[in-house]
Amino acid sequence: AAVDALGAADQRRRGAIAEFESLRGEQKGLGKQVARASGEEKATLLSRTRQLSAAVKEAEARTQQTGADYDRQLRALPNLVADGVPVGGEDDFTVLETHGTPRDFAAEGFEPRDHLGLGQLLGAIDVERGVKVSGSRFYYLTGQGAELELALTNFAMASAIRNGFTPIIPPALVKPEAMEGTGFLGQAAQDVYHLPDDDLYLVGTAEVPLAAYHSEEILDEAALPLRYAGYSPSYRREAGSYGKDTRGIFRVHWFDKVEMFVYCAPDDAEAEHQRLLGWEKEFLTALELPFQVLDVASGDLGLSAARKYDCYSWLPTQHRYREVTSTSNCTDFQARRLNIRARFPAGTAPVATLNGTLCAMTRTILMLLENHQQADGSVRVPAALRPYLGGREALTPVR
RNA sequence: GGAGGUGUCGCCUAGCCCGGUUUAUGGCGCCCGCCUGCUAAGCGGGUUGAGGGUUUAUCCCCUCUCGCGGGUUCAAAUCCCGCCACCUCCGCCA
Repeated sequence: AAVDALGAADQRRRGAIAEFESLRGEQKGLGKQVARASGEEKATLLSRTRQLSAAVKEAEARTQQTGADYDRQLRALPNLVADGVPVGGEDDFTVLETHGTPRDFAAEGFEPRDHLGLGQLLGAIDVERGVKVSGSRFYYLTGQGAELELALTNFAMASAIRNGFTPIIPPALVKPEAMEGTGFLGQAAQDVYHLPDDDLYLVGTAEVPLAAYHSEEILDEAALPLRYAGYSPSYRREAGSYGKDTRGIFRVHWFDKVEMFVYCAPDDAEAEHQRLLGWEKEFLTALELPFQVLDVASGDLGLSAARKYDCYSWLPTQHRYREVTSTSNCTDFQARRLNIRARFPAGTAPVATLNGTLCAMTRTILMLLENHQQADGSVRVPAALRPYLGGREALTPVR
């Protein structure tokens, strides 16, 4: 029904444009005659152009009205779900792959501590003072915790650069157009921080400034795919998640993240999505975390994604897999809204945009702590991360 | 935050005071051709971008486009208002 209404709105819009163009053409022609004419002839012409002017204004108003109408209806529609996506809600995902094996702590003879307990032992996470200073769902990373985030950041960025990404440090405050264009002011709007005095939004992910980076641009097809790795803070109000994941730093109002973002030809989007997933898997494997790959169900895709793969890592103290990364193929949904096109042989057309988490700091940190903990409360550093921690093989308790 | 200035088709630039033969001037660059042992120079032509129509190989037609958005007017690059960006100076500041 919405699509039919959209078609009708498009017809009205096109009709109004055609009428306006024809009237305007006539007016321009007469205008030239007026400029040349004089005396009585000029007076006659002027009276005609006066009438025409009113008609042109009316037609122009109708063009704007029908155009805005069409645009509003179009933007309310979510992206089309890709073929093969499992149908259903949040719990109807399909598990595509399982990598690694969760540790058997019982066999090792000790009860695993949760990430908050480990964080306190290591002097790495200070939630109490986070709450004191900023409120619930805020934290300080201290000492080895801060070092760990810096190491993860550098490791993630180095990996991305090696894979051909251009590193970017983008602004974390953006104008409404950037937020709207990426699809975050729709059903996700209640989860977004807004600064009313300046009409700026705090981004929930670097996806926003990275997508808006090329807004209103026409890209060179030969330059595609354009791959960017953005490092930025992410701010989320987490409205409607009261009482959910309240312990530790699993669900917080702010965290830092290295995000991959790609602009590519629409025909290449599906293959690129697999590549993004591949880099995510590679990263989690390098961190020696057991994880699963989920094909997210249609009802859980959000406004902009046509398909979404989540990676869920094993969280020992919860005895289940929890989300650590997510990659979405947004096809041309964001590109249309942000007016990002490329010159293709068949003409200029919107590109496809895709995004994928490379490393969300807080969740990665808590996964590392829980999965690599030792009986004495120390935490083994996976080999791939050691170069970024001065060669250290373990984080050790400070008390 | 305050005062002043600037914004023109890749780059530079004329036009704005005084609205209409402006289809936005000229130069540079770029493209095509001529000339020429080769190259350069010289000569001739082309060159804002976007959307749509028609063809779909080219061509052709229409609309929009002088930072953005309004307004005045029969008619706006040109007059008026608002906004944005940049520059200079002052203030403040990691």
